[in-house]
Amino acid sequence: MINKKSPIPIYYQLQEQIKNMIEKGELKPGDTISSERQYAEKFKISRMTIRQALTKLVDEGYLYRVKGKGTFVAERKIEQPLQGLTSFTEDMKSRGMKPGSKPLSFEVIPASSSIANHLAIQEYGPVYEIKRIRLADDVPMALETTYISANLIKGLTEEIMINQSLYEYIEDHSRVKIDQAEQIIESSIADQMESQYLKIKKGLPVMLIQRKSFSEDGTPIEFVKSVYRADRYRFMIHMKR
Amino acid sequence: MINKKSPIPIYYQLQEQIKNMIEKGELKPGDTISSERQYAEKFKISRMTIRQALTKLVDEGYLYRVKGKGTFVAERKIEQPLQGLTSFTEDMKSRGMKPGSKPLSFEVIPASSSIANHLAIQEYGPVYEIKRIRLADDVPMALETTYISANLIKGLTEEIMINQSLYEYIEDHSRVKIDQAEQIIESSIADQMESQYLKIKKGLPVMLIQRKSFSEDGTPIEFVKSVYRADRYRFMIHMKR
DNA sequence: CACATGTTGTGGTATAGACAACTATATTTA
DNA sequence: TAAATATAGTTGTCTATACCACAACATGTG
Repeated sequence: MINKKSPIPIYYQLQEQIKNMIEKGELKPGDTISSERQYAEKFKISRMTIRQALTKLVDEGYLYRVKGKGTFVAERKIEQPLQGLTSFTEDMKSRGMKPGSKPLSFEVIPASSSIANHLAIQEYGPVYEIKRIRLADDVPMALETTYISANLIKGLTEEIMINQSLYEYIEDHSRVKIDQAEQIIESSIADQMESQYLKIKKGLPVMLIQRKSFSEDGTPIEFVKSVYRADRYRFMIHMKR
Repeated sequence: MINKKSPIPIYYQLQEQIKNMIEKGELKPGDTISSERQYAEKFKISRMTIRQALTKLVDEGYLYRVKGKGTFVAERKIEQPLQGLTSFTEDMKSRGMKPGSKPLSFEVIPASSSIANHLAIQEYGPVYEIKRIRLADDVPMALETTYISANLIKGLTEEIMINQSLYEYIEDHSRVKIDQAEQIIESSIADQMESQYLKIKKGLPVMLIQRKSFSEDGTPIEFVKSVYRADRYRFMIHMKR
């Protein structure tokens, strides 16, 4: 279970093991975990080292301690990636609607100066340009255009876009983790093309949403422009802390 | 400096002292703080106890450590209250505009069922209803109506509203700390009254923003309905982690 | 029976010391 | 001079121990 000779710190090994058990559901919210002294005994490790592992998990919200009683598994964190800035898919699910996506185009194009600027890459550098219609219960909800640097995320294909969450693909196939995002929301009026795709009348108000997502080190990962029909969509945000 | 006989834990005393020095500016970003052994020597405290204090501050983002070099004061956390959900005043300042406010009405009224529901109070319970025009560079930007339970925050007057930030007043005059918020943003069309106050043509698109703010324990504190003119306002959000 | 009192087990705080890993600087060596 | 080596100082990890405060349960006492 614990390898004392490993270069990986003991407290870290234990910490990850417990975290995994929680995430796999082997430990459920409300469960009591072994006491610090029991862990120390079981693994022949000093209690202070055990505490180092547990303290980290308490700080991260996986566990909570009660003096005199024990240490317990906390309620699962509902914390979505990006606290409240959910993907379209998750967003629609949480509203009780069936999310869908209809691809319009998938290309690798040279970055315009604006796109290059947003993604912090060289002008004319290769970027994926992905256009999609987003559906909720099969009704068009938004027109979405995504830009991602092709040098950063390689091997993206149209099929992946259809079958998998883009965020998942990025986290699985590269070392980057999307960690923060900037959004700009504004009201506008549907133009010819937009009204056509969204099946609304030209001139009706739409919500224009621009999202830029960044990795932990501040590198821009994706730049998304969406046009939502304002008559059917409300943008909801929940922010904590 | 450190009182070993105090019932307040030593690590906590040190932790708060360093935090204060950072917040007062006595320690500036980039500064090296004393090494762990120096603190231990100075206060005649075990190094492990010093580490307990510093580790907490590192986790909270006040400090960062570099192995072999020392422990440093981190860049100030730009973290606004509610990470990116700033008040109108702060919002406008950050856009380089002069924020202003023109009071329209200030009353204590019985809560309608909708308001009572939002604030989790009894129907017909007393609530402040505060209507204001929000100005940016003296140009009307939004029409804002705020509801706050009069039982929760007492002694609010119209003058306070004009001269002071509402958030500041609440945090100074009660034990509640605004900790999270829910916002709903939608597009709509200006009605007669709205167009009049905002000095735009009736029928032009506006952004309707509802904000509900909560304290740490989940009690709703305020409920705000704002109507922003869409031609001059863009809603920006920055979310971390 | 009801109440006080121990006893045991839990997390919370604190100590003193050890060695590892890393950085920077000074010193020695080729 | 340039490169290797030692040295001192830093944070990182870990141990073994001690005592405190709190919770739960058993036990004794009135």
